[in-house]
Amino acid sequence: MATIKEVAKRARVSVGTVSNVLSGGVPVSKRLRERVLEVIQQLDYHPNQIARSLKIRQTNLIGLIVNDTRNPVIFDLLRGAEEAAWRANYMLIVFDTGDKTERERHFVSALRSRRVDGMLLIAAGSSNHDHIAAAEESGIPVVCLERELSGLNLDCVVADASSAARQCVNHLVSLGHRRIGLLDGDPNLETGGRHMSFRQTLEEHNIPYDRALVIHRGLRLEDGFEAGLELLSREQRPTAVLAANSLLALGFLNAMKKSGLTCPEDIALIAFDDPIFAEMLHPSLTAIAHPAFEIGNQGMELLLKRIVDPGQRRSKIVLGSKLVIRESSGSSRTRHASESRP
Amino acid sequence: MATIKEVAKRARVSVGTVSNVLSGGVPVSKRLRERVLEVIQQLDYHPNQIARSLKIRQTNLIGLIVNDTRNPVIFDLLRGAEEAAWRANYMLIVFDTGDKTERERHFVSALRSRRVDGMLLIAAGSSNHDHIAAAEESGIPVVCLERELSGLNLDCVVADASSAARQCVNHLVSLGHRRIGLLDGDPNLETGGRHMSFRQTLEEHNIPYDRALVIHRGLRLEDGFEAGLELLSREQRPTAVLAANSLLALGFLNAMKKSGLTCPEDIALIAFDDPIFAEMLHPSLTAIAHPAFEIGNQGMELLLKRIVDPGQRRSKIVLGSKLVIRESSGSSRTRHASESRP
DNA sequence: CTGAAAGCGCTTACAG
DNA sequence: CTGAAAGCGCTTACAG
Repeated sequence: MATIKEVAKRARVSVGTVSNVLSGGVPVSKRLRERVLEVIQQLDYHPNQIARSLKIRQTNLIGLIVNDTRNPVIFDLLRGAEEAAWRANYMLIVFDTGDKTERERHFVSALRSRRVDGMLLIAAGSSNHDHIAAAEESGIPVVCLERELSGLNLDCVVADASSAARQCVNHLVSLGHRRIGLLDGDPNLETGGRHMSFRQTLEEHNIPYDRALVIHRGLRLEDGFEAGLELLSREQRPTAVLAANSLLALGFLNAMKKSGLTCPEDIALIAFDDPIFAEMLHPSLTAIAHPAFEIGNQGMELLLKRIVDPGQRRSKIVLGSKLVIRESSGSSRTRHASESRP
Repeated sequence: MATIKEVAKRARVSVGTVSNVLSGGVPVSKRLRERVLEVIQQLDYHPNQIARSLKIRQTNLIGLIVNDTRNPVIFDLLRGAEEAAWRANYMLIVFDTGDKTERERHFVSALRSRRVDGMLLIAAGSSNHDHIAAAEESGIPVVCLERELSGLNLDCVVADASSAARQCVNHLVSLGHRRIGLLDGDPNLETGGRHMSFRQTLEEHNIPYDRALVIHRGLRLEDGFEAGLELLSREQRPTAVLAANSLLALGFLNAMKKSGLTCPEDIALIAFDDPIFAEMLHPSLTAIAHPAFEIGNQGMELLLKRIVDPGQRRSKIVLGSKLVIRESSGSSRTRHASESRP
């Protein structure tokens, strides 16, 4: 692989001059520039970005650490991040922690060794975020996506889970539901107050909050299935359920099927994100239109801004969500008998 | 950010010694080693991998270039690749070309500048792969995934599309279909002979191949929709359709809906991959279980092997696929009238 | 075992 | 404009 030295030799100029025609910072006479460019062509020279990074202390690399690529909306987020990165000439190193803190810790450390210019993070569910704090303090900017890390004061961009929860509860209550379940993720992670808002909105409707109808588990399909079976085994099972994401919703649907129940007749269902296939499910999924692309996109923008200006104030961007009503919430049907229970 | 020099100074040893305790290659006395390790702890020292890469000419970075992250199976593939990379201490730089050759060309070039140790590639649809050939010749190994690049003799791992096509056609013919459509991707890409096998299997059943029922377009949902409308407007429309992936299938389902047609009653449908939601669609999707995880996983293994031994023979790995029969192919229903046409 | 030194391929003041 | 040279932070023969 050709080096700048070889290019310089063949073009009969100094390496500095080659560097100057490449970077365009310092002007180079037309004659030399053309000579250099021609040699670069001939040699199919690709400047060694590693050497460059070492020198200028900048890698144009961003680490993107996500918690679960099984969740289809993650891809929208990735695409959003990539789009912003592309425009700024950055590249993405991507990881999936599978929500395991040890893996996250390992990746963050590896990313620090690689001197990425910044990190985008969907934190794994865990109460210990020392490694994130350490990374920040060492000078590498990190912006949190989807989940806010309590106590860390980082840039973050999240969806408005409070508003989302409120919209869901209002919708379900308006359909006559009073026993509403919630399948949520790790309670240690701030997700914009989904749980809190859920509870509060219920109480505004004078519906007592029933702790037994809330299950905090993972966010995978299997978690939805297991939590679903658990919820369905309650003596007073819910007549409607909110699932923190569509994967949980799919899992819950499986649990219902296994229990011989149908949706929405027996139990209505709403998910907190809206993947491409939601409309084609059976029943089609009432869902919150989750702004995953925007979260990735604005997260990256925010990160790039902080890289340029590390001193700027921390910001928290909250993106609106809106309810897309389809069949699974049963809105078009009359409520069935179980609704009229006390 | 601490450097090896600072660590050496504080531990009162040479930088070479620090390097030796880090790498473990050259033995270091227990006394010095412990002193060094302690300082590393204190300083929260993260060895600069950039400098290391420059010196040892190895980045432990792999470029993964995919054609469309909208396709949910891509994520399985990514996870497969990541799993193998993780075990070998490699990291992934990920790109989405959106099937645009200019983007692919740009990324390949950027990746060469970054001196990645190898590339995993789902090629964009295009007949010109000079940039890939150039990368290979310059000494960076690339293995092709999902699509074989004709004329390039690269390592590749693909699903057995021939067998898949054969299984689909056999299944549909056994249900009485004789007018079978195919929604495929770019014809310039070898996908293991899906199209060819489709045609051949039809002919084995003495069913004339009808060029008008085959549409080569992109692989996105929109492509499925548009190609679907086109197909449905044929004077003799098909009674069954094969879609090259589930995104196309979703698009086609949309086209059917828009045309007032239902699946499988009016037209049966099979997709060539099997995403997590296939079972929950309405109708549930008969599909080929596409080994995406394995393709990513074995692709990465193959790449790592070639990195270690650049001289080894090129291999082509073909992974089996098998048909998962659900509702959309209409297997459980009796065929309707249109079937009995000549 | 340990240290001093060269070198990986760039960029960037600094002289001219 | 152009070139010679120092230096980014490591690794690795080479002496001792």
